[in-house]
Amino acid sequence: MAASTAPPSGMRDFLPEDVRRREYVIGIIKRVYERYGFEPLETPALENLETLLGKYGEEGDKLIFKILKRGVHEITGEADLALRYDLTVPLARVVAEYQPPKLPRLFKRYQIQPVWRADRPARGRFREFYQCDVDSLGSTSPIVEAELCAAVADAMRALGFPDFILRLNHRGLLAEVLTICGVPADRHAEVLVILDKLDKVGLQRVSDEWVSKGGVTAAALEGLRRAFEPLPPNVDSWAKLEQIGDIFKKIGPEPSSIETLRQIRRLTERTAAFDHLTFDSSVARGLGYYTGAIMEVNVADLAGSLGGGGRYDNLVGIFLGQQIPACGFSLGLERILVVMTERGMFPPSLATSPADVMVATFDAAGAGPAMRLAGVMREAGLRVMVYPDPDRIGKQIKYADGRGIPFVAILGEDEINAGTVTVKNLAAKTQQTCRQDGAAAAILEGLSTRG
RNA sequence: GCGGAUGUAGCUCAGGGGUAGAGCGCCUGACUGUGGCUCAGGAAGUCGCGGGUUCGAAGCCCGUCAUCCGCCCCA
Repeated sequence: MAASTAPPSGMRDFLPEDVRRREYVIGIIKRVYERYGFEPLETPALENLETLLGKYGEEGDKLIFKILKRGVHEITGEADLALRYDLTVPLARVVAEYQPPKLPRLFKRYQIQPVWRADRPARGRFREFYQCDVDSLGSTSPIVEAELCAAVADAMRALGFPDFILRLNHRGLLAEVLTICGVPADRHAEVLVILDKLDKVGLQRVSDEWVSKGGVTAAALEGLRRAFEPLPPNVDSWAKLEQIGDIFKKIGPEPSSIETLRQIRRLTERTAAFDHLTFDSSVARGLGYYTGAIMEVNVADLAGSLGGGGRYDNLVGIFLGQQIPACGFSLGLERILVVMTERGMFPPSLATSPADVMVATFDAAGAGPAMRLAGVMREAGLRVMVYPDPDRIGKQIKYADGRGIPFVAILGEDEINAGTVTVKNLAAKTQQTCRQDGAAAAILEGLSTRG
């Protein structure tokens, strides 16, 4: 059998049209993050395996792509390197590795790079995919959370999403709720993983799984169902937070996590995030390293989230020995692209033509003048390609038309002798012969009136 | 990891034991300095791969791989 030319399963080639769409989205996100004072960072595709192991929970470890050691270990299967699984753990490593003045005491960075997971591919899920991360390190202030929410909301709006929701919750609050419901601490992780599916499968199935897989007792289940039942449509989610607070106050002090969530909300009041921010007791997040506020961004027409994040105050400490508080958010580029493509959210100006004008010639004698004319038009700001072969002129025009190139500049013997060029407008089916130094202006004029 | 479907020309797909097909695309010409329309012609497939049944397999049987859709998990 001929070797398959398809890329590896779950990975993709990005053809020119794909790249333009991706760069459009990435450009918008970068510009928004820069406006908030985040700085760019890039890290290697590979990390030492030890750096990654144990940071993502039990499931996470299995999904890490491992790289075999060279030499005899290719037979034993021993691995020492791995493809990065996310951008957060490499960030924590970087922050542990470089201290001031190489990195500031308060470090705000964004990072848009691919990550790899040995997952089963599905719609909107790949084995190689881009994340757009933004994180703040060095402060425990809820201003950090509020600013991240604002930046993410700003980015979403700049991309053209009017309808997303930012769901906010707190790992500390979840732990307290589970505890007063009588779920033992060593069961928390399992119960939370099941809870995370609530908006997809509903309370009944979550309850069933809590009992069958989470080992939740009948007594505990009663409390859990009350704490996590979905809100009726027009109930204010923040009233639910107060409700939970009231329950705690009956039996003791209110957990500090509740006040933290209130503060985050208040701090977003004058930001792009406020109208989108809801409290949702069922947001749990799969990753193991979160310690405080957690959040997710969702739209109605995509099961699963467009992105998520939270506070992880202990992760840097694992590498450094000394705690550095941190909080971040990750937008999933692929999922954003899926939804934007389905909704037709890309501007027409992304239309895929490789050039504004193609220079067509008849024979080798035209090559020099064609190159010279192309150069002049490029200096005028046009995107210009020179058709390289002496094909029939009809074939050349057909090529330009097929590629969506709007103008063809024809340089034949007559034009070369007269110092002119025939500029053909393919869409309008018109053409005019003008002086070569006037061609660029004529084309720019034609482009601007095309809309 | 489990269930279901599909693999035939570059693309979309028909054909269900007896010479490998269509539409679109591509190439050539009618039209040797002008694209979309028309007409005439042309190239192109070890029918996913391996084995079996048969005088004969793209088709039937077994295996295998790949892709897609559900379940599960995540960005």
